[in-house]
Amino acid sequence: MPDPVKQPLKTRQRLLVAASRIFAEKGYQDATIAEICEQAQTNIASVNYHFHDKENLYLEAWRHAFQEDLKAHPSDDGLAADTPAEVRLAGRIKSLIARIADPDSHFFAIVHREMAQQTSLLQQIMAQEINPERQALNELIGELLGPDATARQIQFCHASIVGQCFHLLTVKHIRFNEENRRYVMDLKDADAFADHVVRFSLAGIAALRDANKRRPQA
Amino acid sequence: MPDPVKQPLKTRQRLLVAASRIFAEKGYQDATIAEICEQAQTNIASVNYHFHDKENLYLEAWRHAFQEDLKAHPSDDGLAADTPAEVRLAGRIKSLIARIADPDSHFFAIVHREMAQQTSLLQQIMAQEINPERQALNELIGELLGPDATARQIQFCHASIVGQCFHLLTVKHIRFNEENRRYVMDLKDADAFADHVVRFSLAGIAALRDANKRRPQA
DNA sequence: GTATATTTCAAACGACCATTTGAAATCGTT
DNA sequence: AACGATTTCAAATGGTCGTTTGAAATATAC
Repeated sequence: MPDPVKQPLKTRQRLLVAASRIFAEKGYQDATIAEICEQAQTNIASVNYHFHDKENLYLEAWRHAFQEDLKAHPSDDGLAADTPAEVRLAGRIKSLIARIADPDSHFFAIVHREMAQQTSLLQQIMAQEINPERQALNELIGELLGPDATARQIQFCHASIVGQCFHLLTVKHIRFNEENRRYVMDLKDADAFADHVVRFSLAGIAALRDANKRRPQA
Repeated sequence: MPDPVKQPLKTRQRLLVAASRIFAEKGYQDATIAEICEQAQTNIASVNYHFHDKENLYLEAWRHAFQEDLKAHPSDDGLAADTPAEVRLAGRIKSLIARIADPDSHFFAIVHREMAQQTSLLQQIMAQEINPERQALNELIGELLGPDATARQIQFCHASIVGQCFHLLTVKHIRFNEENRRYVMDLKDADAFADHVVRFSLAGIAALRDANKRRPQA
């Protein structure tokens, strides 16, 4: 029996790692099996052997990324129920941003790409996987908005928060240079940005709640 | 001389229209020349004849979309300088969201896709084209944040606002169905959402400004 | 140690698609 | 009407890339 310690990683595993990285980087079409296999240091035929075809490798890589990301950045569901809603919202936002900003986390990069696609390979699965998180966030928002909140207000606030977080994905790769100044949203800034999003969003929600109180059913 | 009225649209023009639509829908790789030409009701060779190759057609279609979108939704730069900053910000946000939400506006759909790409065909041109808008928005934000605002605060608020707006792009195509309820951000809601983004963002900015006043150079 | 199953690999295959070609059709001008 | 220029088109070409194949290598079991 070969020493399982000496062998760094099984081929199947190496393929998953390489695939999730490259699919996140280039998208389904632009990523070539040749490139993935080169990164994984294996032959192109191994994709067929271990995953049947490219599409299946894509799905498995996406699942793999989902699990790895959660392992690296567990969502802070462990908070006591009596924790103030503001704190719980902050926890959720920070966890989300951590998973988005970490260059080694690929799940949301793939999700982001898929969401832009009209006909997406992952759409049904994605909805199932992400809905619980969405639901929880919506309940928190409803709690913060108060009893007069309408469903649409909750929906809009959700979009506001998630939109801010996801924007990191698009901004990660971009470098604007105006004259000699550079606009760089560095990844080290992710934490600071998360704090900002928390404050910004809590203020936005509070304003809506106050307006509701002044004239309910707005 | 043929009656230019009877002839609906020149081939070159039809190609631009079809291309910007399909490129926005599927991205550069997934869009095939065959499909574009079918939509434009012309032969595939006409792409070579009118645009040399696919990449050039892509660039021209993108430019075309930019102009068309601005024609349909002029950015409200015409506001008097003494208009309150809040109103000017609202104008900018609404114009941006209109261009993003309109299903016949394709410029930002293409931009969005390109931003997600690590190595992008449009990156340099895009920066030039978009920087002015970014600059103007940043100045408005700085004005609203007050004299104690740091560059980073402005940067973060910019990201918050643009992030909210761009989120519409990803949400346009998505249909979540939990049980039998559907989560649909309909395009008719775009206006309402724009109003929401304005209120939400003004509240966020105001909160930061007040905090700065309380303890400057935070 | 031998046999069976699993995994790897180089090479070939085939589909898809951007691009080219050269001829036909159409247009613009005189 | 006739000529040259522009535009269209069907078909061919060539490259990329996902997939397959069958044999070699390696691991596993007896």
